[in-house]
This record gives sequence, structure tokens and C-alpha cells, in this order.
Amino acid sequence: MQTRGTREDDAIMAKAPTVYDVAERARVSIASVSRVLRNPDSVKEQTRERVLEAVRHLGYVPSANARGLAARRTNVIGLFFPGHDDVAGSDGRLVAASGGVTVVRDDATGDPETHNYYFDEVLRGAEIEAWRRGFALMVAAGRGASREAIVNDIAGRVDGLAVLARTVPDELLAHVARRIPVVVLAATRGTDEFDHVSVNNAPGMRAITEHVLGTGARRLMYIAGPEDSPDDRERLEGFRAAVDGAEGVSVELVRGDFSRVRGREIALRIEAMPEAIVCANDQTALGVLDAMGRRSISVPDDVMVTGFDGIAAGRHSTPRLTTVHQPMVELGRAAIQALTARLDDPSLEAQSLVLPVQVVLRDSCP
Amino acid sequence: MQTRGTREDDAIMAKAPTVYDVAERARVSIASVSRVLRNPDSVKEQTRERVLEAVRHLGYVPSANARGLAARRTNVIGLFFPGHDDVAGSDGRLVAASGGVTVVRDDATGDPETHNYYFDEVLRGAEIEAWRRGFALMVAAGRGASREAIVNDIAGRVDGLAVLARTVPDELLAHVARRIPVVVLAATRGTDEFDHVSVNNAPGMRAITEHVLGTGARRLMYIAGPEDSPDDRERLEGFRAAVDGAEGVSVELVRGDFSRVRGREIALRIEAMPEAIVCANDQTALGVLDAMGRRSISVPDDVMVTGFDGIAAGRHSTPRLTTVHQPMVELGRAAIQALTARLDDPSLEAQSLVLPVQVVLRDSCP
DNA sequence: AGCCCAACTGTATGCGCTTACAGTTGTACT
DNA sequence: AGTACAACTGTAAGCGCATACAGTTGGGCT
Repeated sequence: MQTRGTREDDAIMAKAPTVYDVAERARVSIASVSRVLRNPDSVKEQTRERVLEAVRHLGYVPSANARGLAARRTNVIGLFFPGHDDVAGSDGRLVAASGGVTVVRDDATGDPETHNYYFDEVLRGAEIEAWRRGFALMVAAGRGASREAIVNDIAGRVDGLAVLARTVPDELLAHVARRIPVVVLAATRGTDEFDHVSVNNAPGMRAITEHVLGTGARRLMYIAGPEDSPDDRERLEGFRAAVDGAEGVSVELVRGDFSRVRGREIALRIEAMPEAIVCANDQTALGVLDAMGRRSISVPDDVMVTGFDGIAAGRHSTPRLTTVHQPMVELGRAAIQALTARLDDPSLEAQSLVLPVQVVLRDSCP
Repeated sequence: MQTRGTREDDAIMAKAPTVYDVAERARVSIASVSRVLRNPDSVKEQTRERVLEAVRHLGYVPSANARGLAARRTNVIGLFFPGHDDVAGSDGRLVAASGGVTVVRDDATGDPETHNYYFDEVLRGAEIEAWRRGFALMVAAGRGASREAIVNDIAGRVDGLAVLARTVPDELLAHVARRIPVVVLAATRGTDEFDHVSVNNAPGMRAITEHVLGTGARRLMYIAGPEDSPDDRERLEGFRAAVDGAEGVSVELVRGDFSRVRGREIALRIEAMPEAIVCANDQTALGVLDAMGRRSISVPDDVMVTGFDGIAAGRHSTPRLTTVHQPMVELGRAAIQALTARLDDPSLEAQSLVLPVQVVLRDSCP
């Protein structure tokens, strides 16, 4: 097996050094090198030192590919979520190579940021948990047509895959799930093929709506999200449950799209102001608050507003936003936990975890 | 080479299927399977169909490890950044397995969110660019002592590594850089061993400070960030440059730590109110705005406030925050570009890219 | 019919590790 | 001194794929 060409130690290496290079320099076998790296105590100190010296000297970094191949596991977990597809100005080359400074005036007429930080938080949770369990995290965003290729690619690289709801068609997921465990986030699907982690959407929305009704409000408006969102469906369901349980309540239902702009648009056009506007998510609610500010309508005195998600921006809005906080970081962590649990014991039943939410009362609906 | 045990097609496979399984079912050699996957046109259609059928039937997903090992590249790029170490409640197990709903009142006395969204944005940019160039993205956060192990681990998994400034000691970086290209973000170091991508900190801060001075303000306060931050150092430098160029300006320098809480604390304690408070970043400035609101001090009438970063929250604060927008998404993208450029041509000179910034005038300092 | 070449397919090797298993050494015993 | 065994270390066999190279096949030509 020693057909490998001997390399010069001190010459600049064209290729990255391998165990063989290290072994040669330390005058041991490659097995010992491997041991020093994976299980240092199983090697005599003197030998270990020689190996470590060689590692340092050569700038050796073990190839995770070879490791993964030999050990049959990658120690990586994948996280797949809906893509931030089209970012303004993402068209290829950077505008300037060596920067200047320009000055612009932003009078708030432009589009507010549409991105929501939901995924960032989930990602953060996932990253934390993955690290604690000794896994690296690979992230990928789903984008249009190439989705299938990407998912397959990622699936080949990881030991487990967490997927945000509705990002990937069931069929593809099923294909992938034959190879590695898959957990679906934020959606309780009918099928029970995979593990699921979601939050208590319906009960949360029900609880905050009941709080609204508890203030005496009877004329409500509900601004929903996109119809294809399972989250939205559940929240609407919770809203209905609360309303159905109360006397003499009138409801106007408006379809939004979870975005801040859309919330603002809708609120700007309201003619008969309700006593309370219940929004399916925070971004929408923040848009509503923007609109009310512009229209000089006082929140909560003239109309109360509530959101759902608990994004950070709601803590600092004017007025501060009453909302249902869902544990986004926990969601990410739970996903990793579910995955590692299944890796430890593949025979586990598919489980469906529902995380608790918290109604947070702030100024917009005290 | 056919020592591998034949497997039952329809039986539930204990292990993931491999090229061998696919080849067997499609009655071709593994080479053809590989060809179908990598270069479909080089195989006769009829054969291709058989292979694809087998792939589908068996739920085959190619192992990226084996691929990477054979092809000597992973097509993954790593992103390493300072960790979100200690998240509240990150201690192991989840509290509830099947959630309820609780209600709390948030009267704004608690700690505001300390996290800043800088990294999320950079990550987003990196993800986008990586995807466009056919790379997957692996993320890892640096945490205390295990940093070295993590970096080494990641380095073994990727073709290139982007590192946020000061996350990793130079020595470690140098070790890793012997194997793969490394680009350092948001820091122009003295050494020119690696590629660098950063933003125009000093000129940006200088420009916004000059704007402040242009309003006639002469008594300024500057709330800096932590001393070990290169960003902070450059910004302070820019501030000084602007101030030095003006007549009769008095400056009070206070040391903050880039956090919102700290900004608020500092602003709550100010006795002799300056005409303007220039903050080293947005979070700090937002904290200052919080404090001013609480103290019923009008911004910008009684005191002007400026930030630096251009985070989304600044667009919606009360009053809206004047700041220097740095292209965080672009930063991430540029990092990936630098990396891929070097992968394409390893002989490239170490380059140092400086991205332009933009002064954004809003209500807090019109 | 015989030849040549394009188009396709198969064989065999090795990528850089981990790890079962088989030595090898040193030492505590009998 | 001889034996047994613990503590190390080395040998060798893959892990699943890509790919250079060597067939094989089937026209189109002469």
C-alpha cells in the first residue's frame, strides 16, 4: 500500500497533507495517527507527541469526507428553508470594488423590509443545539425549480434533515427520508411519515382573541395570511374558536400575506374602524400600526391591534405590540433534538411535538 | 470487486442504497450510474432511463462524502462567526412536550433583545451567493474553548472558509489556510495572508459626523463599542477625523459595548445633555432612543442621535434612526465571491475589498 | 465483406480515512 | 526462567464514488 510518492516535508505542498504524510513524519502507522486524533488516550504519550508535532508542522487537517466515508456518518445536520430568493441587487457583480460613501434621505415612503426574522431565529436555535450535540449545520434555501437537486444534494451530505413546512414536496421528502431521518417544522401534516415540530398556533390565537374579547370589544377585524400556509390556517381556526364562544361578536375577515406592507395597505383603507384588529402575524400587525400612526388613529384607544410570532421588532414598536410569542429558537432546537433522537434510535415512532406559546400583553392591546 | 452481498430489492434496506445497488438493478456498471448522475448526456437514453428508474425505486441518494473524496472537492463553503453563546433557557431539555398557552404582561422593564442582526444578514448574503455558485453553506459559531476543534472540523469539510473578524486567532487561521482559502470579514488586518472583505467604516462615520456638525451641533457625545473591535476602532477614527476638521467642537467619549441595553443605561445617566449623540452602532443608538423616550427628551429637537449599521429596526424606531448603512448582505456575498475566485485561481494575490457604505438620513438627525 | 471510427459501456484504481484483527513489546506473576 | 496478559502499534480491508483507460457495439464507408 506504500505506492504513494514520498513528499518533501518542508517544500510547499501542492496538495493538502494526509494521514500518510503525518504518519511518515512521525514514524508511525496511519492507524496511530488516526488514533491520536480520535482517541488520544489509546496512544502512548511519546508517540502522541510525535504525531501532534507532525500535524502542526505539516498543517494537517483531516478530511471530513474521508472520515465520513469510513465512519459512515457525517456529523452534519441539514436545515432547509424557504429561500430569500430575490434580494434586491443580487444580480451578479458587486457595484463597487473600493467603496465610497453616499448620502440618502429615507423619508419612509419606500418599501419597508419584508423579510421576517422567523428563519433567522429558527436557524439560531438549530445551530446552538447542533453544536451542543456535536453536529455541524448545513443550511440551504429552497429556490424554485432547482429545489429537487438541492434537497438531494444536501441529503447526501448530512445525517439528518430539518425542513421548514411546505418548502419541499412530500414526494421528495419521502425519497430522502429513506436515507436519513427528516423532521418537518411548523406544520402538522396529515401524514405521519416524518417527525414534526410545531407550535401551538390555534390555542395561542384563541387565547389572545379571548383576551381581546375580554376587554369588551365586539367588532373585530382579522387579517389572515396566505391561504396556503398551514400556520395561518391553524391560527384562523383558533380565532374562530374564540369568536364562536362569545356573544354578539361581528367579524370582518381580510386576506393578507404576512407582510408588513400588506398590513399597512389594508389598514390604510379601512373605513369603518373596528374595535380591534387581530393579525395573523407580527409583520402584518406592525404594518397596521404604521398605518394607524399615519392616520393619527390612536392605538389602543381607538382600535386595539394584536400580532402573532413575537418578533423582536414588536417590543420596540409604537405602541408596543401585544402578540403571541412563539418559541422560534426552541423550534430550531427541538428539530435538532428530534433528529438526533432518531439517529440514536431509528426504530422510534414518528413523533409530533407541539411547543407552547405565550401571550404577551403590551400596549397595543393591554 | 463483486464481493458485496446481493440485496433484496423490495425488502426494507438496513442501509442506504449505493451505486452498486442501483447498478445491479439497472443491469449496468457503476460507472454508468455515476455518468447518469453527473453527465446524463453521455449515456444512451434507454440506459439512462433504467438507471433513473432504479434510483427512484431504491430511494438512492448519492453520498457526498464519497463524491467529495473521489473528486477531491466538497462544494461546500464554511462560514464561521462569533457565537450566540448563551441563549436563555438553552439548558438542555425542552420545558414542555405538548404545549399549553401562558399569558404574561411585558411592561418593557425587562432586558431588550441583545442580539443584533448583523450576522443574520451576512449569512443571508453568503447563502445566496453560495447557492448561485453551486456551493452549499455550512455554518458554525465560535464558542470559547472548543473553537480550535470546531474550526479544524469545519476546515476539513469545506473548500473554503469565511471567518468573521476576531472570531479565530490568527495562528489557527494560518494553519487552516494551508489547506483551503480563507477570507476574513469585517476587518482589515495588518497581515496580508488572507483575503479580506470589509466596509468603509471610517469614511462612513466621518461622513455622518460631518452631517451632524453641518446642522450646527458643537457639543457631541460619542458612544463607542468594545475596545477590541476593529470595526469600532475604525469608526472612532472616522469620528475623530470629522471632529478634528471642525471648529470649536467639544466631545465626550463614552465606552459602550454595542448592545442596546448598554446604550440605554448610558443615556439614562447623562446629565449635561449634548446636542448630538453619535453612536458606534445601531443597537446602541436604539438604546439611547429608548432612554430618551423614557426621559421625555425629544429627539431630534433636544438631542440628535445617530447610529451605524443600518439594521432594519432603525427604520421603524421612534423617531426613525439616522444611520450609516453598511451592506451586510453584500458583505456575505463578497466573501463567497472572494473565496470562489481563489478556488478558481489559487495563485491570486491576497486581495482586500472594501465595500461602500451609505449615510441614511432619518428623523433622529434630519 | 472488411475497415474505421464514433458512441457508448465496463474494469479497475484510488481518493483519505476508520477499525477489526493481528502482531509486538513490556511487565507482573508463578 | 517461563508464562500470561495488558498495553500498544501495525496491517489490511473497505467506505461509495469518479474517472482514466480499455473494451464493445453498430453504423457508414470503401
